[in-house]
Amino acid sequence: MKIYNTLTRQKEPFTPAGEAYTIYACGPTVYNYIHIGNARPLCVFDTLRRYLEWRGHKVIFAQNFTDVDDKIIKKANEEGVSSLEISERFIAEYWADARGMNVREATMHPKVTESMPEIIAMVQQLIDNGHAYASGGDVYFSTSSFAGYGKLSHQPLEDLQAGARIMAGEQKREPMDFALWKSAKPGEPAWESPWGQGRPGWHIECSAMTKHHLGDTIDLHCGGQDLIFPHHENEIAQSECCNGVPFARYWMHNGFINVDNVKMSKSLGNFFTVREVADKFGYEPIRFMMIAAHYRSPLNYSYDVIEQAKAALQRLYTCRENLDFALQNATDDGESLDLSHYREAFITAMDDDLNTAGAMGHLYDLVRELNTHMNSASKASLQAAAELFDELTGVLGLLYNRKAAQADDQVTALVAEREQARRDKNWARADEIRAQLTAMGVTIEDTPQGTKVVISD
RNA sequence: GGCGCCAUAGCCAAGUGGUAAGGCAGAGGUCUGCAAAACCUUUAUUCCCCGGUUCAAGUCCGGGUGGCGCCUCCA
Repeated sequence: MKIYNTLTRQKEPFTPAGEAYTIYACGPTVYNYIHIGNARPLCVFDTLRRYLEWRGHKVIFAQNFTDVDDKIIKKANEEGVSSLEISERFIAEYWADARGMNVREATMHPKVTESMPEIIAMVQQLIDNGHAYASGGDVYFSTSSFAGYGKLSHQPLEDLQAGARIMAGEQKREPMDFALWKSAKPGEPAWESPWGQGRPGWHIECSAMTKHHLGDTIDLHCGGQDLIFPHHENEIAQSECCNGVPFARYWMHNGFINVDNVKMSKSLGNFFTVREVADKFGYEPIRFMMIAAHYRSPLNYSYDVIEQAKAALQRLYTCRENLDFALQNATDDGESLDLSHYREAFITAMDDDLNTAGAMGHLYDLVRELNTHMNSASKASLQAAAELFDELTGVLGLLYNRKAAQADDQVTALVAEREQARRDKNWARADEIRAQLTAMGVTIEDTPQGTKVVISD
């Protein structure tokens, strides 16, 4: 497949250097529920991973939890609890949301608190080879020591410097230098280091975890566009100065979620957590929304968009249900369907920089063809269709809430009684039973092939 | 100021220079006791505007207009 590489600003063939794709995604800082902006990279890169694996590749996927951070400390102080309690709470909440959106667990989820030896070793290495300096209990990276600084954001160091300044309490030499290690302040979690008690700066954790878990050069590093500078730029600087080899071969960055065409942010108050959206609309429409547009485009969140996602999803569910229903009556001598071109088209779209929106278009083309031939196709064709349908929706991570519930005796009896009432043209009784079943969460549809029963919870 | 992105129907959205996918919503029809679902037809002579290149441009080039992002914590 081809992906758009932020480093080169063009689409490039995406191949692994070794046997498996090594991928690192920047994970959340766990100080609160994740918001729908966080959900986008989760869904997008989970889809990338599913796709690569579906195509037969091995993928080693690492995603960190930032569990040492100013915002966590602030929250902990507000609540009068430990930072650890905050981070553990919101890691648990993260899992609830991730599961809800059908985002698979990564191969590993390293945490900062569990990576201190690697982080300290890396900082020490950078000091030893002249790219970092200790200063008053802090350690800073010297940006001017790295000629490649700015290559990801495509900005020369001088231009980046425009807005930079040295904040009070910082001990750095140059405005663009950034902290690798911060000396401990009272009331903050701290770890022992060669430079005294302290904690890591934000950027070093990703470099250290990547090196430790995936190696010196990884295939792909991904995250949101706002991480390009300074976070990813700094990761490159740290890792390449430490390891002496390129850090990541490819970089992918997803676009933002906007609200009223403006980037979602806390300061503007146009902020939605995954949890609150899921409570209103369910988790699955969120995932659908995330992959219904190309991952690099901005995506405007609104009531209409999420409602449309729900309705679009329903078409997929109905098709899949009808497939199961049709299979009950299908015979061997029905029409045979050739569906291979849908798979090919789907792959072509996904191969083109993860064009999930285009791929979805082909999925819906498949839906139309299946709907058209639902009652005339052979059993073998329908079985193959169901398999293909499940494969493609599975790659996109959709339709995971589908439950093939079986009708219990009570439902079966009611359906049978209603059938008899219909034969007797006792419409009042038939409708009464249908209402009763609806109240039980059982949907009844009369078709020429019999009564279709759908059980939801 | 530096570096970028975006503009396709009422809404969402794809689109490799070759004659506008798909979804949602709407209208008409078929089927149907009703309902639901599905199917068929229909909804952009046109892709923000103006030039240019080309046999051919939504797609390439130039210039506008409008919107947004990064350069400071941020997915």
